[in-house]
Amino acid sequence: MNLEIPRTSVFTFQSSVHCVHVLSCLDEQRRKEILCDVTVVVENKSYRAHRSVLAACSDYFHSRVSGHAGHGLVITLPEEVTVDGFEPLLQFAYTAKLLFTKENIVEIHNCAEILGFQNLDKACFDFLIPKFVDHGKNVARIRRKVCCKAKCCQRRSCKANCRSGADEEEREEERADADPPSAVGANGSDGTPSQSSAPVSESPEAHGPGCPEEHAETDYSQLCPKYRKFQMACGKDRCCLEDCGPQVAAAPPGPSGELCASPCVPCAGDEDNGAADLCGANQPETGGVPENEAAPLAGCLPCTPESSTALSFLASPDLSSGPPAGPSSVSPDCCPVGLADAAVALEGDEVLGCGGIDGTAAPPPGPEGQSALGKAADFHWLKHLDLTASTGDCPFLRDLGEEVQLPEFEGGAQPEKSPCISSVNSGDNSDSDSEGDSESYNSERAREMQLPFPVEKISSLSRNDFQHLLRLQSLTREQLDFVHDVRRRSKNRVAAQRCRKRKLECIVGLEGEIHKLRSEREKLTQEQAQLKRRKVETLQSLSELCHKVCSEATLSPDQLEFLAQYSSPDCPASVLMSSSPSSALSLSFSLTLQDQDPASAGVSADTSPSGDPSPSGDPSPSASASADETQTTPSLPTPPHQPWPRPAPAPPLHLPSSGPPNAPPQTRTAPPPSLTSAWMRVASVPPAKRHRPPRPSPSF
DNA sequence: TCATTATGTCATATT
DNA sequence: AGAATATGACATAAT
Repeated sequence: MNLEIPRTSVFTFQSSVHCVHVLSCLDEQRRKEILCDVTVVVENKSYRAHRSVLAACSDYFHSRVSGHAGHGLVITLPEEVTVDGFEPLLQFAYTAKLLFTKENIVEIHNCAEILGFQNLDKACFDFLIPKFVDHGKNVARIRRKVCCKAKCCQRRSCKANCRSGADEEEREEERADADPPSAVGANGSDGTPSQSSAPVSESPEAHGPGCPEEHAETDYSQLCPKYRKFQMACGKDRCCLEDCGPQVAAAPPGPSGELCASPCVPCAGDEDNGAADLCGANQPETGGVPENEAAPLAGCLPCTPESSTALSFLASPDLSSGPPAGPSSVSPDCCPVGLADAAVALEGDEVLGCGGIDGTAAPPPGPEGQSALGKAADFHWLKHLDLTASTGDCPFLRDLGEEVQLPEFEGGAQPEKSPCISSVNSGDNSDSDSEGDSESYNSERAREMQLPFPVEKISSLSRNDFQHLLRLQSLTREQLDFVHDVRRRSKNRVAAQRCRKRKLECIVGLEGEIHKLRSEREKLTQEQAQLKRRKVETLQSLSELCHKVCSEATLSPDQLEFLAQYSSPDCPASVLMSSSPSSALSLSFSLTLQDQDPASAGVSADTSPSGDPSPSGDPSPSASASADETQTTPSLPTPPHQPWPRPAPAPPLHLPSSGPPNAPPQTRTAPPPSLTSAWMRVASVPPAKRHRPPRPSPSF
């Protein structure tokens, strides 16, 4: 079990999906420096952030920002705090994820201590540090655990998944035969992992994108090349759920661990909920995976393209909410405590083995290794933590609902069934009974047929081994049929389990996608509404401005004409002159002016566009785009010898064809009456005489 | 008693 | 061509 420690690990400290989502949004704002109200200076670098977020996570920041108002707060951190240590913490504050490496974990820890990241300190470092520093290799066991979708897990899936790893189980069984019964009993019942149990989590897993927090890509297609339909339906990213496993599979309550003790759990990765990963206690049940189990495990390693692993804890909500309550901010009845305890327990008592800290498990190349850790199974190690809080007190456990039942017994002396098929749930023998019946039926049949080898080998052996076995044994036709039938059904059973698991994951992934898209839609809708509001406001102000100009100016027709010559197509006056009918701007003017002079409504007149070369003012559709452009980039060129405000040209006026080159060739067919009247009031110039100076108008 | 769920098995297609 | 695998469909048992 010399698995390497993941180069980079992620400690996910989440209180809920929603929380993480909020944090994610905050982090985005931080990166964009939106609403940032504090600047943190570390060494020679500065970081913009939100004081409330920092204060919520750090005692230090809480004390520093308290009593400070305004947005100009600059906090210079002590020199002991380094960039290397601070950046991950800052990221953690915003994402609840702590990205660390073996190299910088200590630095992060130091900074966390200085800055008073209590939650992190208690729930993470207390057990991570020792793992890295003293038992580095054990850290490798830290595996990502799955998100809070534990509820999605189906209790019974564990059994299925456990059985899905029948091959390994059966191998284990074989080994178990050689192992002292006590070993099996001890591990199996109390979920006490042995050293060798570590394997379970030793393979670092990639975090599938399916997980909100994790985005490591998993090329599912490589893992399951044949799984194309779901790939099509779910998409690559979703398929990664396989890895991050909001796993569907949940172990039934009780010492189900035994069945899940598959050494490939790491790969199976499936499941993993909650602290489950943390525990891994289930693995060991088989009395520890013998060293020779390393092979299958090693086979699973490739499943983890990325070296990062994550530890996910259901944490106290205070992470993102209020300021820390100090060292004791982690209330005793909150998960963190339990987790901290768990960490300690894991560290101090190898039996609890962290091997279970698994989570992401990419489907192994040959999915055989898949085994699911059920929710309850995953947590039954908690029993050993001697938590003062009951499951009802701990949100962490409470969330699991009644599905989570700590094992009733420690000894877990399994019934007559073989370890492989022993009941996962002491309280539910029905399933095991049926399965046991099936198994026993096969065994019985095998006996009747005088099969020269254990029936378990039929499905547990690899293809080559199996064929080799058949070659060595001269079986009768009947025996061969039986053997192949058993093997086929066994394989198909496992395949069906995988298939269903993927289906569920696909569903979960699609649900996540839906949620994501809905959020996106909501965001865009809000953005759209905001833009519309701003547009209206801009039009309003522009309208008011033009109206003011029109009403205050008392210019002669000559002056108007003169002004028109120098009016920019972008300026409000020009817009008025063009009086584009279809433009929102014109409509806005119309509304504004109409309100002021209702009587003038209906006094319509064809208004030639500002750039209309035709004196007759041939109607032409106006380009709303130009109007939009006008409103967004209004320019008010000051004509020589004529101060602003200048009167806008009257709608009926027909400007000369020598319009501005860049003036849109818009001719309104139905100019806003109010605008027209207003325009005429201000500039009573015969339409035919309105001329616009030659202007560069590409729209011509 | 009925609906739902979980699981195993078979048939078939695909790799 | 045969084995392994994926998956739809169905049956069965449990809830």
